Amino acid sequence: MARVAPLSGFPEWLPGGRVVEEHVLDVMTSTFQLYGYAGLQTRAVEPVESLLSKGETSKEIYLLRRLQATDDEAGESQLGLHFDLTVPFARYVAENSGKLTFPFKRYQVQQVWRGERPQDGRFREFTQADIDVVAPGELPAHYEVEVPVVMAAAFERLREIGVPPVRISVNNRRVAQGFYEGIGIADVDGTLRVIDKLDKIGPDRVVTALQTEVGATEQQARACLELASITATDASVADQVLALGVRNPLLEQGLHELVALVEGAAAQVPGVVVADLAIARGLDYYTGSVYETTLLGHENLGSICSGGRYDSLVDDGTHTYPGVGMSLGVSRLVSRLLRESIVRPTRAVPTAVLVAVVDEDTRVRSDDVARRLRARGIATEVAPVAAKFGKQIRHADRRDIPFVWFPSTADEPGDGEVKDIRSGEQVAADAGTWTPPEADLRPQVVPGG
RNA sequence: GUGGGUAUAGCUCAGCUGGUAGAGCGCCGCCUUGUGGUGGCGGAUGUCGCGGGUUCGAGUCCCGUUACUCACCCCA
Repeated sequence: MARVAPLSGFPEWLPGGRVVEEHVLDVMTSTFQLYGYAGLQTRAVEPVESLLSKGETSKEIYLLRRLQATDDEAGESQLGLHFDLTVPFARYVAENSGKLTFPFKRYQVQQVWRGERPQDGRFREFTQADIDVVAPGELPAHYEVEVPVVMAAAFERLREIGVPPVRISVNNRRVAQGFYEGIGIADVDGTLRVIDKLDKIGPDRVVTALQTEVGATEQQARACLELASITATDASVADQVLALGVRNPLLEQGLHELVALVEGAAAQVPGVVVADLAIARGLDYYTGSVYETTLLGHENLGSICSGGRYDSLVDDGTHTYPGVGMSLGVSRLVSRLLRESIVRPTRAVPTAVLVAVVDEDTRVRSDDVARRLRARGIATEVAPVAAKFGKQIRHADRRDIPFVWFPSTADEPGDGEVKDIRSGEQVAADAGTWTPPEADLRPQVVPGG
């Protein structure tokens, strides 16, 4: 018996897991559409130069190579699988800028690949659900509010199936950069990298690391720490920062944007968006707002939905296009939902009705009942073998199929009887009119337990 | 890429200081001759991850290897 091992980092769900994933995807895409985002897909590959162009990407890229490749192809540009949906989108916008209308809002749900070491909730192949808004020249600031609001709205809908609430932590690159410059620290990126570890290594080691790795004085290090410890859900975030006594034009612009963000979000989705000046992840390539999302009670999962603003997301040669976006790690979220049974599907198969077969000679009667149910949108399958009815019922029970239909025999009138195998209730029914309750029509996703 | 842990039935795991493999769940059959779930009785299943070594004898000890997994790095 050959043993097939799973490939680490390449998740594959069982049918019931896929029901959950499909539900999440449906909630996300329908929410995106409600806010006017257009659906888009891009190819799986980009030239490696293109993947490497945005920022000094340290992402592990999977390269694409033909098995029969010859040496003459060595000069051709190497293709790599995309590691997010933002870079391909930027390339797509540059390529189609003449045919698109702006501001352009799009959602994109696709697999992405990263050659990193897999772990719980971290994969090498996973699905992202991404939204972005881009515009040439200037991007109105309110889109920096809209993007996290859209995501928050989608998460709100997921609460119905038992997904815990989320917190979207936000910060602004200009605040950190302006502050650091204001106190005389030159290595902004290095400082951010250290600050990002605050919750992991603690304040003391952060102060030490800032001195050894960034060359900050102890006083500068302590100031950075004070900045990073600020959180707020309203305009008081600006007061707290200014109370530290640092003044810098970039800092003030960033604070202005940050206040607009938390106040704007609070008005639309109260209690979700929190300014947290310790959020540093991603700040090295974003230029304005940054977002990070944690599932409450599952902080160890890391951020399930992140993003931010780029000033020059796209450059088509004549214009630069600032953009802002966020990406949900669908696989990360779904893996946690399944692993901890936070949600469960009511069944793993679409089937609402199993039509029993009396014997193989009369299977056509069962097929006929099934056909008439399907014609009215009721997912129906016919029993695989004409086993004893007890076995056929068990077949349905094992699959959580709620109804079994017993067809009438040739000398009986009508279509037979349909039994709700949960209650045992069985009634005569007409395949042309009988309909299961709405909740039984298709698999549902419900809180687990 | 760096460091730790684990690897036994379909699943979860037990197997003490070496003596030729077990439980629970699940699965199959019967009790139940055409309507399941509970109950009773019975049954099948493993190259003990792979390779080598020590030994009369290795699931058990040693070495190697692969896979999985956790942490770091980084991130959805």
